Amino acid sequence: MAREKIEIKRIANAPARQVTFSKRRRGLFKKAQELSILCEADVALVVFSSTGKLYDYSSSSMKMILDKYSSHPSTNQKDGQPNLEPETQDIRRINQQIEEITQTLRNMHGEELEELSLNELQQLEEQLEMGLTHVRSKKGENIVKEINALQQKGIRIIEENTKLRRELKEGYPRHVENNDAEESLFIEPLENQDPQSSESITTYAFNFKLHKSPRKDYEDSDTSLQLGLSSQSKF
Amino acid sequence: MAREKIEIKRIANAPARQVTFSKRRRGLFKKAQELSILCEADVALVVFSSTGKLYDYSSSSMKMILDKYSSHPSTNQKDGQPNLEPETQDIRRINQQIEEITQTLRNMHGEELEELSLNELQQLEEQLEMGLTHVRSKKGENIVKEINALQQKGIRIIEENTKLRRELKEGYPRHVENNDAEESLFIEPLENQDPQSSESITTYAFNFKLHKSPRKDYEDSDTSLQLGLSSQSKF
DNA sequence: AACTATTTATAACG
DNA sequence: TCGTTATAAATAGTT
Repeated sequence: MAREKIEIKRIANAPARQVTFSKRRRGLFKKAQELSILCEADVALVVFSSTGKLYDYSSSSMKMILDKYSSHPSTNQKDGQPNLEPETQDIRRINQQIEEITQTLRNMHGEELEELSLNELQQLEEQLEMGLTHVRSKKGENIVKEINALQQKGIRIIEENTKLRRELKEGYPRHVENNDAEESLFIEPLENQDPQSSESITTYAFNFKLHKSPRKDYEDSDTSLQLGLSSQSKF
Repeated sequence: MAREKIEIKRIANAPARQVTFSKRRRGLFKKAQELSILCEADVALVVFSSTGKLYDYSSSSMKMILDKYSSHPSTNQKDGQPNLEPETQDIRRINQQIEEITQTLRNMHGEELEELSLNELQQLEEQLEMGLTHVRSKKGENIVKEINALQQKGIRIIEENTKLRRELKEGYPRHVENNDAEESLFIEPLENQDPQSSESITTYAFNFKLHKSPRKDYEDSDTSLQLGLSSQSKF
């Protein structure tokens, strides 16, 4: 009801969805209150946002209304059904939801596409492209972060090495030689990498290794340099 | 909101109050449903008319939402609620499943990627790429099929036109001239189009038009040639 | 969060 | 209750 008519279906864009949720939620609660006042109705309204946040309104006491609801004759049974417990209906509906959503997921994995029309395939393709763009963008950001973190770590351990070497030299001046460890851990700065063009980063990032000089590590160092990228997949 | 602005207070006139109740109730339920669909919110709405009649709506299952409501931290009942029936547990677990799968779906749409690790993003990207490859492949197949079907249709109507023209000529030989309709509906054969490289087909396929010669159609032909591509989206 | 062009909801009436 | 219509309200897109 505004600049443009919209179709009533899930709003794909998350921030836009959040904005619409706020606006329409306010509208809905206002209407609920008006109905209860104008017509002396008892109204209970419960809304959970997709993030799980709870919003509720009741014209009198929520508990009172909900008790009245659950003890209302028509909620107790659909008269004709002897064996269908109230939960059976719920479970059936929920199963259907799972079925639908699973089907969508399969389609996005490129499976079971036979049922889809050409237009549906076209829309699916566009969704996948958009998702891919976002994922690559986010991956690019994270790669930059991860590399920067590794750089910091490298710098810290070099400083520590230098310090240890100095202490060692002071303690046992005869046994210590000069060496060239400093340059081996430096990495090119990557601060302003463009996340959109991160596809080319991929291979680089996952083959990424620090080329340490083959000198023996100081095993008792209290700074442990973890190579490779952190966190395991949940998929 | 209408012919005249009204004050939000109990409508004194009983029949008028009943009418308003009906109208506004419908509006409220519609808005509740729209909110749930547009914003993926869980909505439960219970209304008792002043005469005690019950009206209710819930976006999923009323029991589910009300359970979720009464177990929500902010509704804080003192007692630890030992009333968790076994089926409530089931429903809760299923809800969690739906939540997880929905989250995956959102991620595939490129939303809410903040939580994902670099490895997860990488896997997501690969899944999307694979899905996209399959979808494009299937789309390519379908486009070829659709075009072939259109070709057949075109050939059929040309044959019919030829036949009609011949009949017309025999019936009214003086009014019929030669014309060149035959070549106007032919399309290049596309049988062996490579589905993998179908991206480039997209634009072509959706701009696809038969370039009919601007001659007046025979309106009473019993073969109707439908131009454009069939099927509406369900998305 | 404010603005505004539109769409929707609806109060009064038939 | 149902349909119509003039007007109030809600709101989608934009800044």
